[in-house]
Amino acid sequence: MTNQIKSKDSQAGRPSSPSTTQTKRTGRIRERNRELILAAAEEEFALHGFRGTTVQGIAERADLPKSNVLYYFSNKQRIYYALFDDIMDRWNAVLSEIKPEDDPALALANFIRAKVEMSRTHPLASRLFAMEIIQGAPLLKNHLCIGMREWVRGRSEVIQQWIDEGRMERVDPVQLILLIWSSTQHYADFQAQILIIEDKEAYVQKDFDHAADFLTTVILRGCGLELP
Amino acid sequence: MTNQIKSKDSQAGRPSSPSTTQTKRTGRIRERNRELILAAAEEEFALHGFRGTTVQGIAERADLPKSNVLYYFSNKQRIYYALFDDIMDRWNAVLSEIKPEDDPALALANFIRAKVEMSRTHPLASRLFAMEIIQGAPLLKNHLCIGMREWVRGRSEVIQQWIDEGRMERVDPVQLILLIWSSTQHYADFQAQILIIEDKEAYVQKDFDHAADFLTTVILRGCGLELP
DNA sequence: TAAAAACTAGACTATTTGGTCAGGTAAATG
DNA sequence: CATTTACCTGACCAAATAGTCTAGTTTTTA
Repeated sequence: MTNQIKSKDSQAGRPSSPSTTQTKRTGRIRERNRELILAAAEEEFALHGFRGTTVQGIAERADLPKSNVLYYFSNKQRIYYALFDDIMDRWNAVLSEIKPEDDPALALANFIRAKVEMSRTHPLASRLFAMEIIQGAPLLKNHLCIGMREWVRGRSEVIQQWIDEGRMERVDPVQLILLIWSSTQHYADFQAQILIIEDKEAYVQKDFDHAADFLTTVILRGCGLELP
Repeated sequence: MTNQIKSKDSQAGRPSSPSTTQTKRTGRIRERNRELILAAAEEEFALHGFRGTTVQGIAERADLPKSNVLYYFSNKQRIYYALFDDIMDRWNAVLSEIKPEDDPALALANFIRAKVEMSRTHPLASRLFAMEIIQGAPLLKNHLCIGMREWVRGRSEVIQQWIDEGRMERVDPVQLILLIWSSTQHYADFQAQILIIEDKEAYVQKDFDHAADFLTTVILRGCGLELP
């Protein structure tokens, strides 16, 4: 229940790790099973939250005996943490830098597209993250969000600079980031609701394109911007 | 696990209800305890989801013995349903009508304000709702969302009419509703994250005003609208 | 190929879970 | 004031839970 998160029960967890990271032949089984378990866990946690998820449920979805799951991850929390490690890695990879000399319209448009794309490719991760935050981020408060504060500050400074240079309308940069955040994330998180509203069975690629187009248009125009 | 939802274990649940709704003196205790339990349950469910919440936990938060909780609500699902009954009632009360002859800018601004206000006054309800949807709305799919489909269709028809009359930019009305929805809801649902980003302990009234102002400005301008 | 390391998995345990029940007390009512 | 009705609650139960342990099987390595 503390703030340690890089515990990585992963690469070299239980077994007496032989010297360094030797992923030659050893650990192939390990790798495969870890993937299986994490994939199953992602679904279970996104479906039932941390407390509502059972190790048994994860095991069944991964088609492994429970004891085997607990052989790879010594307890439920470790699985949860490992998931967020992966998610944050992916996250950091996607959140590209923006620089003061960039074109504001292009930069924001790219950001919106990247986030919508993320909703498309990793909806479970998005929901998992959302659930954790809604529940007050009891497990990740320190670790996860402090990094995010820095991240938001960095971007909003750039945006503020654009504003000061008269390259876009005067809007609160932090609010703008939150707006992009929430509106893009929504397609993953509230999928169930959107599908029902639009009377569909599942999303198709076109839906995401349409959403990204809409958001880009409205938000850019809302900031007094236009795509070149 | 079916689609019944108006089960209302409430007003006259277990005890052989005497004739009609006689809330003279009888049922005062009942009323009070129901409120206690529902308030506690709202917090527990919003914190842990349906499966993660325990009746014991609700009981403790309500400061009642578990058996007493189960005296008023015969099981966990009933409590959950009762909560959503209340939420949907409130919801329906807030979602005011919009008419083709209204001013688009004013109507949308009012809508945004009403939704931000809802995030302020009923954050737990918002989170509860969000969790249910994220998890795929297993319990409410039919009931809750079909009504919502009608609601969205009604509004989007009006918006479309505004567009056809050239009173605002051509934007997808359904997407617009989703945008307003997500961006306003976000303040309640992701409170934990926002507070950390903004380095605050709690929201104050000004924060909501500021958010509402921002969203109104950007979204209206994004639709080519201006407040009169 | 033999010893060591990594993996598999059933049996087991202590605790927690949702929910019942029976025997009570307090409150309304005739 | 008596009796019916509403309310309260501890004791109880079967099922599920997180996690351990041990005994075995496969894989790697020397």
